[in-house]
Amino acid sequence: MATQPTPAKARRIRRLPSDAEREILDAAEAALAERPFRDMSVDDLMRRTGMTRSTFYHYFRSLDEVAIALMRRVQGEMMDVATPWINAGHDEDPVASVPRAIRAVAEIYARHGRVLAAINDASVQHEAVERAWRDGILEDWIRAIAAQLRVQIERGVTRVENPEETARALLLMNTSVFVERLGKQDPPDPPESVAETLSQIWVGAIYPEALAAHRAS
Amino acid sequence: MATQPTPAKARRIRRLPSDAEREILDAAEAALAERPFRDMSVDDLMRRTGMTRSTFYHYFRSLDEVAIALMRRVQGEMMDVATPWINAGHDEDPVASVPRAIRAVAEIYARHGRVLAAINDASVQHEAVERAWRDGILEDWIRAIAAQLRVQIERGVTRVENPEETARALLLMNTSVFVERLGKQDPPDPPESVAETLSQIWVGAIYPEALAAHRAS
DNA sequence: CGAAGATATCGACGCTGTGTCGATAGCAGT
DNA sequence: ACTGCTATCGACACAGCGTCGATATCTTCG
Repeated sequence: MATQPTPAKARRIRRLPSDAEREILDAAEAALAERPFRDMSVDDLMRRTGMTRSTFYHYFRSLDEVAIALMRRVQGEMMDVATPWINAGHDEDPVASVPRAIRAVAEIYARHGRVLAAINDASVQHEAVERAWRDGILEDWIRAIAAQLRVQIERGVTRVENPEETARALLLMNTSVFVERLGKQDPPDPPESVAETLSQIWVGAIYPEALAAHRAS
Repeated sequence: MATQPTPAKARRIRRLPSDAEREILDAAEAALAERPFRDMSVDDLMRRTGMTRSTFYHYFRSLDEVAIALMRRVQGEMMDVATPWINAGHDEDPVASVPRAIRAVAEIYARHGRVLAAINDASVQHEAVERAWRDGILEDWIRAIAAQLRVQIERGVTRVENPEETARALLLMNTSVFVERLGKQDPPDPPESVAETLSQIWVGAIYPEALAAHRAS
């Protein structure tokens, strides 16, 4: 029964100093490359770093926060490659720039596929991640794309109805398809072919005449 | 320390006889109407039925199976309403039947939204559910729709390239949007407006000329 | 009608994973 | 050398899962 009041001989060894937070995030990426998010535990994660489980809680409140941190780590990169289309000037051919942006995003998924799939999973399993994704990132994208659509409507380049909802639907399509074909699947599809299919759907929805013309040729 | 070898006075009361399995599934539906799948526990679920937690395991191996059972319960209904388009005969206008099928499915999501969202969540959290959804139901749909697309290509009604991948992308779009707008959101969007947006995208991807003509008017 | 078997239900156990807490080792500044 | 500061640790309490053996009730059949 007697719990030793204080284990008098507890030999604690301090780890070499280093940026532990970053180390944990890296370990998380490594872990997610091997197994899906649902199979990752704090214990599992920390064993990779050589630190103990409790140390984890010094840096993160829970696995949610790790997922959110990873999310932000990739998010910037995504926006960057897509802005060429989002900010397309008057001189740019809007029909051609859609496939280019989609291809660029597909490339990123092809490289970070597992992590991005994991983030997606995490957003289902933890409310905090879900909010960060939906209300943070996703809504930003929708706004940006809807805005660009409205500009193009003004200019008579397209006649999409309901830019907001169209943008949302197309974006959700992209992430679902990317996660499925470039994140969870082994081996993943070639990103160009995935991008090609998605591009046709975007073009069909936004510039139907262009898609009709393209297919007629 | 001594665990009483057998609690001599354990008064066990048998529940009134009834179809327990169905009762559990109903309780699950009820629970999911209130909170997302991730917050449902066996304990929580069984307390609603008046039975104890261990009884659950007499009927199901885990919560996965409950999710799969619920999935099958709704799946039939979905296929039914969509077959009019999938089996569209020569006489039917293919362009008009797409929106009709989508509207019908949207109605189902509007009614069973919470449960369908829960199934979606479960498929992320449990491998078994994921397989049942992806390899079972989703692939069936893709095959059915791709087949119909191929028939229409033969007949020269459409020129879609890569029917399989197009079908997959459009389907994933629909489920994502339905889950988001009719399942998780409170209050949900009006199903007709969600269906309208999705329909335009489908038509744009499959019959771009029709969408162009529609918008020109 | 009463014994024998089947089965639905139960309480208790052991396990895994989470998050918290108080203790402390080693560093940084004085 | 003294005094914090903080990163790290081991131990704990708790929640949820899945299993097991016991048993109350129902069914069947002699």
